[in-house]
Amino acid sequence: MGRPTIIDVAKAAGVSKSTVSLVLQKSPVVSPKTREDVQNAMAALGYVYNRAAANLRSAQVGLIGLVINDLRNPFFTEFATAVQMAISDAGYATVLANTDEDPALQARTIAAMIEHGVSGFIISPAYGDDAATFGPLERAGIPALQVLRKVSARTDLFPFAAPDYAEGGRLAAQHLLATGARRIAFVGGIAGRAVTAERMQGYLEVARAAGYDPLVLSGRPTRAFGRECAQWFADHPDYDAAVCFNDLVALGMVAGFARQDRRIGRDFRLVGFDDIEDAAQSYPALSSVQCGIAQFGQDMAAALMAWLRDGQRPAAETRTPVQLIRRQSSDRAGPGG
Amino acid sequence: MGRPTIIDVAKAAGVSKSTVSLVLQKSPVVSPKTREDVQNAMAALGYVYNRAAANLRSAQVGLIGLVINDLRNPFFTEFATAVQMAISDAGYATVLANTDEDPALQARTIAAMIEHGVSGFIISPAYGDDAATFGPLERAGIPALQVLRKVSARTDLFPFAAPDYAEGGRLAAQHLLATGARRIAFVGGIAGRAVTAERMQGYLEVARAAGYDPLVLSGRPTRAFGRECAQWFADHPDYDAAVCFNDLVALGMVAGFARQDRRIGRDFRLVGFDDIEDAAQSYPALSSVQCGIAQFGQDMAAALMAWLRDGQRPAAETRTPVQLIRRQSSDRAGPGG
DNA sequence: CTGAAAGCGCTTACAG
DNA sequence: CTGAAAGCGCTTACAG
Repeated sequence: MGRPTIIDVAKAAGVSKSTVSLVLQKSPVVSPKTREDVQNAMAALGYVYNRAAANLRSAQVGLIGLVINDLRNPFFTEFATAVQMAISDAGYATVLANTDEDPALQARTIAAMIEHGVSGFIISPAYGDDAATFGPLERAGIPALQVLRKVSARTDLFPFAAPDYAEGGRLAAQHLLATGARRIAFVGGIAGRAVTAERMQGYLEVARAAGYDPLVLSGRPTRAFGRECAQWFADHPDYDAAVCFNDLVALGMVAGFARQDRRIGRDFRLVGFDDIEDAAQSYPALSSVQCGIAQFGQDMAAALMAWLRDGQRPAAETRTPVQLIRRQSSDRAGPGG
Repeated sequence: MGRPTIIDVAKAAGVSKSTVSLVLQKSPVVSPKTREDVQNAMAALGYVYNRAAANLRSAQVGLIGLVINDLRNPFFTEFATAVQMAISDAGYATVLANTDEDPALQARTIAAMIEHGVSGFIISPAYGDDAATFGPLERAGIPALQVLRKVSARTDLFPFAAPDYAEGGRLAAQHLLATGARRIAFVGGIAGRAVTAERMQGYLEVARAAGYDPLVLSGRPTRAFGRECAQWFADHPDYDAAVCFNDLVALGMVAGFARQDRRIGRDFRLVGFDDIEDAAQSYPALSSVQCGIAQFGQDMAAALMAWLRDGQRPAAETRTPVQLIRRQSSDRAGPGG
């Protein structure tokens, strides 16, 4: 006969289904005795609340969609877990999905969430076909934040927030210059993407001001790419420093340099980006641009909650401050110094 | 007036709501002209399908709950993404949640998913109060797999599957012995947990057979703990090898050793566990016990699908094969050799 | 091929 | 404090 319903519970407890519903909602209006009878009946029957049915009548589902382009990257993992916890504290449930940088999968995922009645979205989008993703969101009129990457230009509809990448890149490049680097490269990041451009921008300014042509090694934001690049630098000793697109690339370079004679920190200075947990744990410890990603996640959750509850749509574009964390990898004295 | 419903669409298209429903279900019975009228009306009104309402009548929700104890650990991240993709290919949607090793959060998360009508679960559980988590699952009668960790003893209800950790530990310890290690330690893993015991077991056998007391440095499965332990080994040069609880600990040790005179691979041999992506990228590259976690994730997804669709409950306990991957960290010749 | 009616499991006024 | 009725947005037989 399938799962028991409130009608079954009502029969077993000898009350009406309205009364069962009131017990379910913890209404103070039900007498303790009745409440207990109903609860016993529910336990005896193995009653399971059907939230979909309840929501049908009473609007709000209390579900937030959290859609992430690459959950295997620790930067995004940390962001996602921070958001999820903040949302949980606010009394909402999170539906988390990884789109693996696939815009088609992202569009399918979001369409499914919309149909399931998700109340709001926080999206770190994959690059690619944005109409397939943001079109349905616009039509459904569901509040959605795009974070970390701006893919839809309609920030009036989909407010955008991200750390101030450009400032981070500037801090990194200037720091390397100040500690005596003569020739700096920029390593990693897919060419043509906004995030890459922003993180690179400060470096380009510094290189131009120093009077040499910038050198950019574009590539995937992975350890593997960083390792490859370390090999390249072995053959180009005129470079003595690099700003990396992210910490994964930088950590790959650390691993790659470990097999060469040149030592990171002493002979070659390196700054990463994101300040993921591993940055402080590597040897030499990696200097990095800290984006305060956990705090950023909490802020995004709070912003979406305010939008949902009080109708306060966030500003079209928000940039949050970043900070350079200096560690051994960019320290003239080098490891142990 | 809130979101348009099929009634609004029906009015706009000049048909009955049944016809709209048939169009929604792509029924071949509707004439092309009518279908087009209805679709135009839906587009004009910005109609959004309400899946919750549909499911109310027609049972299956097509949602799988994927509940993970620590999504920040790359081993679990890789597992989760593999499962999610396999489930997506099977035409189901995944609801992914991170419980951050908190059994209370896990219980709340799963209860919420049950109420939302999730059809089945794959759970890598947090240690702790299992009644709060598995009680509601049992009452609801929803198929649920526990994977990677056995927390509920009721494997008849909640089939358990994991890589053969004990065999992996044995392979690692025997490999170190065979390559000439004289005194081996076991590093990392919380004491008292089943996974720790299993991964340690082979090591204990080898140590006993070699005639020395086993040395176990228990601790959190993190890079930070591995780094600490590297310091300890600096003061205890009689040890020349270690099996680590997982790759994070081992990579922490690699970083810790990098600042000492002793070299991993040459003076000290190291084997990790899980073979996460970073293992191959570190320097020296890390030997590790490969659990084939992506394949394992696909298998778990397939097992749950078979259970849901054909009622085939998996065996109470499944162990999947593991494999030792030999790299520089346990190679006598050492890095570069 | 299309329409009128009942029902999915709840909640929500409204009586009593 | 409790019950009878209507309704949430769909699907599902069943007529026509």
